[in-house]
Amino acid sequence: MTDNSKPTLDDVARAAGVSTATVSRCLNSPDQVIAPTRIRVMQAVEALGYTPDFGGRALASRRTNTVGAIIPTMDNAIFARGLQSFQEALSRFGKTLLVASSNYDPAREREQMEVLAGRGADGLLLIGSARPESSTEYLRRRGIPFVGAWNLGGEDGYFVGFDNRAAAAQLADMVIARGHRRLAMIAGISFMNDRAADRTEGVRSAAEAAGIGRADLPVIEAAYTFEDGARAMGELMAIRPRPTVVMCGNDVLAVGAMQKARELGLKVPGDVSITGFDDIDLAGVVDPMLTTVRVPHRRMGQAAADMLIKLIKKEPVERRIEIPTSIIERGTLGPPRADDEHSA
Amino acid sequence: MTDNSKPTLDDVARAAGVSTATVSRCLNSPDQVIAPTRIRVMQAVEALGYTPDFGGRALASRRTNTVGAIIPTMDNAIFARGLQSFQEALSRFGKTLLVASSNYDPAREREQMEVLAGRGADGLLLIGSARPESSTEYLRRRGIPFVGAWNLGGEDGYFVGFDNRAAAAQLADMVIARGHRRLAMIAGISFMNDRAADRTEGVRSAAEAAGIGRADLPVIEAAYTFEDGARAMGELMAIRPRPTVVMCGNDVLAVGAMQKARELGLKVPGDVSITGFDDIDLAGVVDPMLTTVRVPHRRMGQAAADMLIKLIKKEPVERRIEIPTSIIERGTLGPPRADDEHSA
DNA sequence: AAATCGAATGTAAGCGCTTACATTTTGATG
DNA sequence: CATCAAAATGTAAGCGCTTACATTCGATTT
Repeated sequence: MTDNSKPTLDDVARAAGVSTATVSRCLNSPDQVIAPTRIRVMQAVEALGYTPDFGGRALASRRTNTVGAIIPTMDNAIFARGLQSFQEALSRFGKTLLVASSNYDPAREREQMEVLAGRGADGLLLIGSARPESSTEYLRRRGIPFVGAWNLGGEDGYFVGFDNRAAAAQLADMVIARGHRRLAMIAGISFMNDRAADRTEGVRSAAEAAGIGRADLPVIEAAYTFEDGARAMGELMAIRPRPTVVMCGNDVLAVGAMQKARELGLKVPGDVSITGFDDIDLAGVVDPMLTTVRVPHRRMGQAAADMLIKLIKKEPVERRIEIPTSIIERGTLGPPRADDEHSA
Repeated sequence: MTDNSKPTLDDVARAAGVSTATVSRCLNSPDQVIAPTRIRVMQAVEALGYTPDFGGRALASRRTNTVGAIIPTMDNAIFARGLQSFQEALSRFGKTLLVASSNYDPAREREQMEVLAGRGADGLLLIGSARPESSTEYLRRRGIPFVGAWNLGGEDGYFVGFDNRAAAAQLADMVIARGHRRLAMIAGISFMNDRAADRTEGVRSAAEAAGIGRADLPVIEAAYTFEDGARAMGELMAIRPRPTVVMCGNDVLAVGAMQKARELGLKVPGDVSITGFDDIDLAGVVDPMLTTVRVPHRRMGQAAADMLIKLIKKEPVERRIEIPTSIIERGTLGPPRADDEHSA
């Protein structure tokens, strides 16, 4: 009852009066064992509270049925959501997911790669494609397949994601079509974050195409928190002439900006319009509701799992799957104020 | 360069011209190895892209430096936050955290216990104390220490948390002091969730103490989503006479309720007051800001890590650490409407 | 009843690593 | 320079498991 140490296969075998091989078979391919024996073994397992040791199993079988994911942060609802479906899809294939976070730091991402590799991950889910060559080289050397998600990557590698640049540009086009000429942007930190960089680029290119000068598109980078969004908004609203719309790198920043606008006594969208990106739950909760870009996280997680599984099985896969995004028009985007419109 | 399979200790040893023992020592206690040798070994490690195999290591050393956490869901910001600091605190002790989720299902929680035990977790963080005896018995049998967080548990076991009941009661007292007599509650699903149950109980007892009848405290249980909160709010607002305040089991439900109120054309707190619980970021973002109970997640995560580490080291520990909560008064709680007040 | 064969079970060799113990090397000392 | 303890390194025995191969056992066929 209170043996201090955990039972092993041997203990079970002894208790059931069979060999360890038979116990192992009961656990892994029960139909190879005749019923009476199997029952005896299972009772022993139950009685001893035996759980197979993963390490031993992995070592002997050279399989782990584990895949890893390294995400920048757990703090962002969008990753949580996508990961959830990734996880669900994986478990349908009997795979376990190990999650690690990099905190947007490439060195830490690399560390986590090693940890997950050491734990026997058969494949890895990574976010985006901005990372040192040495990191991907490491994975390749160890023969660990990986897929990038949340964007579409470069020439090589496997990706399930969407075109951040195009989606941002499309939203910017709509903003401009509403009559805005003095835009501003609160972007995510672009260092080693291709999603943030692409979104900024998208807005910039749309602005440029519309003949809007660099000076009429101030961009401030901010960490993905309400506070930083609010702070950036403060700076932007101090600019004269004031931007008529603030496009944000994601919804969290946008909500921070809305908060700041309220604080400053600016009506949204009356005095200033705001847009987000991601369409997390939050976007539907604020008042007015946020105009944003919807990213189908669940579908992305699912597709990423399928792709990774195929890669692990060495089945043929297409190199990149593009998930379509859509613009969700809600309350925070309006036309510029009449006096603003003509002062442009 | 492109050997198909991952390098082992043996490969490194051969490459460096030393024994496996020396390589192992280089990795685990470098100061036992003289500098020139160590450098040679490290170069080989680097050149081969070697990462130690966790399974082998765990097997041989009978240590994993891993602790596990089983949380109900990753989808709730509050757990994410607490876990983050738990993780940080652990890594200061060189421990790795493995996270699993139970989806509020005791059977699944038990499964995950076995998975984590199989992976060699030295200790476990669990949420709350409501679970079948057989689950805790399993852990005890295997000698895996565990601490419950987010509440204070029963007679035995180790806990780091707060008194959900008392905190809820305190908030209810304040609500009643403001003049409300017709309360309502949107509670979390109480099945196998002591936090939800305790919060409901707290409100009930405060109401009872104030002489408020059961009929003047309708309670609807709802899953922790905006939608379910909104749905419950819809039902509560159909009651006549209408409750003047809706106390919610957490902030997510409260925000859902606020959304619904807006939809119904009810002013908060003018027509109906709303309170939350947890004080997640969201609470400061809605308009008006949410009156809620602040739970110091970070401190709790930290304290839980300390306790678990001590338990693992078999150092003496106090059985329960209570983390104080506080009430955050913001905009969603006002007095009842004048006409309501006198109709009670 | 002997021969045959497939199903059930057992035997034992590792999987990659750590570590107690044995051996060699080093450098200080007489 | 021989001596010897301490430091550095090597040897080899497992850790708990899977699995190829060997063995045993019954049932079926002749």
